[in-house]
Amino acid sequence: MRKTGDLNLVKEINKSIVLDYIRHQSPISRARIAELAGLTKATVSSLVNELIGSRLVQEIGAGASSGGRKPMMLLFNGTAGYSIGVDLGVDYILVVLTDLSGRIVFERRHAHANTSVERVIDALKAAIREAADQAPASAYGIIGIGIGIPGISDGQGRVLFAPNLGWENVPLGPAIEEAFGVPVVIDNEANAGAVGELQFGTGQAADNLVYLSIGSGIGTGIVLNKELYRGSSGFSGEFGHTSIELEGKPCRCGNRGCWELYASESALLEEARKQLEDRGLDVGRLIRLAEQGDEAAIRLFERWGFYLGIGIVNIMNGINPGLIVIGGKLAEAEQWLKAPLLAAVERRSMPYPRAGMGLKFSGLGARSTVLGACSFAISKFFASTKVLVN
Amino acid sequence: MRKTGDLNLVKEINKSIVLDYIRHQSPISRARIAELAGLTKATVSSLVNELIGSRLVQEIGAGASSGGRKPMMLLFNGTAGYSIGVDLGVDYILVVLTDLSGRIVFERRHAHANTSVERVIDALKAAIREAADQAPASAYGIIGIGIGIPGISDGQGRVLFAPNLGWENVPLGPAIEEAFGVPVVIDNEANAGAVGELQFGTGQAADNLVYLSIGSGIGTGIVLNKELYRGSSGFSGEFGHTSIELEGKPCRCGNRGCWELYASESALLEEARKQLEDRGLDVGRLIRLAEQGDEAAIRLFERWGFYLGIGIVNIMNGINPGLIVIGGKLAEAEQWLKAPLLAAVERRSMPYPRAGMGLKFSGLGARSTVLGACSFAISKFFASTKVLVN
DNA sequence: TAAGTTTGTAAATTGATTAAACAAACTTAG
DNA sequence: CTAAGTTTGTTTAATCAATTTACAAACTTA
Repeated sequence: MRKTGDLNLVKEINKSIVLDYIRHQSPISRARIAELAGLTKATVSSLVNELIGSRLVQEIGAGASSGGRKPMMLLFNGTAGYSIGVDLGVDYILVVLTDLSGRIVFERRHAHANTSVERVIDALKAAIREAADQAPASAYGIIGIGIGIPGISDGQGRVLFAPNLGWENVPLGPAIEEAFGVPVVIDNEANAGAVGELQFGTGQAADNLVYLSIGSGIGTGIVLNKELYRGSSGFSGEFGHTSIELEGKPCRCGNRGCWELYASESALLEEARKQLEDRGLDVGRLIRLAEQGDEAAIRLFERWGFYLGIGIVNIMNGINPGLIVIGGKLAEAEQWLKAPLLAAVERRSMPYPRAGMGLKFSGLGARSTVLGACSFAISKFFASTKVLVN
Repeated sequence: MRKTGDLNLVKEINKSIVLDYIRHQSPISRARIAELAGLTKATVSSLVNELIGSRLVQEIGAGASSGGRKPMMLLFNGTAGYSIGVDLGVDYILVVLTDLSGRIVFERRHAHANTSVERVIDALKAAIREAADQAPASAYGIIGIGIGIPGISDGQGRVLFAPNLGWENVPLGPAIEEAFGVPVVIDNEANAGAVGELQFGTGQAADNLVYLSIGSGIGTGIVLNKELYRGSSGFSGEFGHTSIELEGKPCRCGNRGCWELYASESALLEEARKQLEDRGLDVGRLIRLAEQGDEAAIRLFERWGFYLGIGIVNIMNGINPGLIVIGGKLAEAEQWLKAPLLAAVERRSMPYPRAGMGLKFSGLGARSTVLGACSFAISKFFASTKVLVN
């Protein structure tokens, strides 16, 4: 049964248009919204007044006149509610509390040992509880919780498969939902990162973007037409497991020559530890070596940039997103990676689509995923007609 | 200025829901539509009567009763208008005339020499004129023309770049539009093929599909959420130019080891001609050799299937469409390709997403592109509110 | 000070959906 | 063969969000 049209739908559409203008172009007046949106002043006035009634919008006083009555300026009331975002890593839990504008109010990173599913869920609950307790009093309170996981989930909050956690078929969403009594959204960590960059980071102007989460593997989050693309089986896309070497190294996924075997952080470190004969080497140390002018370290970054470039060209040619955002710990090494990466891309991509393409390092750094998780919760809050109808 | 909600929008939405039921589930009664769509009987009745008024729907008499008054069955009137689809190849022009249901009424394949842009456009006009003259009298006449081209176009009907035709910046759409006075849609041949399969072929049940057009190169058309994905610069995606061999053969696109250098028809023929020492060899001949049990020919197909499989696994892992449709001349070789292809896919893909994936050879064969082109024209006709409002 | 602008609200109108009622057409149980 | 119940499709009145038109208030500018 497809969604049919009725007066409620009309109002919902228009109210969300009006709210979007106030969210993204504030301070703004009723008259200006009417002009921009193509609605009449009367309609906008009525909808704005309802939004004020539901505490999502505030009047902040008169603005400058342009030759007539002064406009009453409107502001989105970000503090009408709070959202909790969680980035569940293999050995850490990063939690933030944000208001409805995505402004971070509280942030905490916990270590976790991943001894059992129950322990992790308990740790998650404690971390979420701590964040929730920091939320100031507000009209709607905690409106939802978003969680980014290193694995895949179905649409109902169940973690289907998270190899690096050793999880299979864990009903994480329902567990958290039951504990806190608010809607919970679970999605892949790279998907969350992509949405984080779209809403609050480097990708705010983009329609289509691919977010690369580079760590022990390479995860990809794909946003098309401003919407997260989740793929047909919830398994939205893993460019990390596309082969760039026909008969390359075998990968645990069954394929050979997967991109992440060459361009992930783990791949870099493995090679670096071998070459530099240092078994405890990490990326920070490698960066310091490069800064000191160590030739071998610099060559390693150059090689890594090259491998990254290969896969990025494949993504550019394959789905031509307007923007590719490189995220994760990698952003720290931007200085050493950028030049060889751009060189590889330049050398191997077609001039035409490249011209319209952006390639940027994440501005949100390690926060892309948590902020994306918050955005899931906030979007769900606004989508649940609760606020927008009546 | 975003599209706002008003009464027209509501009606447009509901009318198109009703029309879709009649198009895809006919014969169907008003009462049944109301039940399925979640609209009231009164609303459906009113909308259906307007659709009958605009000649898009017909009553075909009473159906079987289920214990009450007999329902009046409704049928989509496919012959209320006709659409022309064109597949412009490097050396041929394939034209079809279809009714609004996509039923082919007339079809003709012409050869063309590609001596100059003007000559080709003249040949196109003549071919279209011939098809248009075959259209029976109807309520709306020729409602539009769709053209699939071996290149990329902007949204305004301009051919930006078609290397194999030697075209750059040709205003094909406006030229045809001026000559025939109906809307013209131009898009890439693989994009058209993808839409053809979605609307009339193997992909009718799919939400997401990738269509592979395998010829001298490999073109890909991507459909996501039932909509053609056009990419950020109109350059919607060319998986043919993703590298599957890091330091493989150089490609004219600037990259190395592009998939189409291994898995295109040209790549097969090049290798086959070398191995079999037959410079005039074509695919038909190779198939016949394989049918006669020629070991070398069979091995060539096996190798080709393997290369195809590599790229298909990359697409599966990269964007996880629900369905991949293999199209073009290739379908003829299905018998020899299928086994090695499936073996490669089976061996190298992850069990989880593979389970939900379909991999099929085109049912429309060489007609995917023309029918997709027709579908462009038909969709544009229905989208132009002309029919749906008032 | 008067004229013109701009903002935001109010009142009347429009039009599509819905809910409720109903007539017509049909099946089925007795 | 009749009466009761079902199903279909239309009619009528009510609802409600947007629009159109009008207008008062607040402001700038000549």
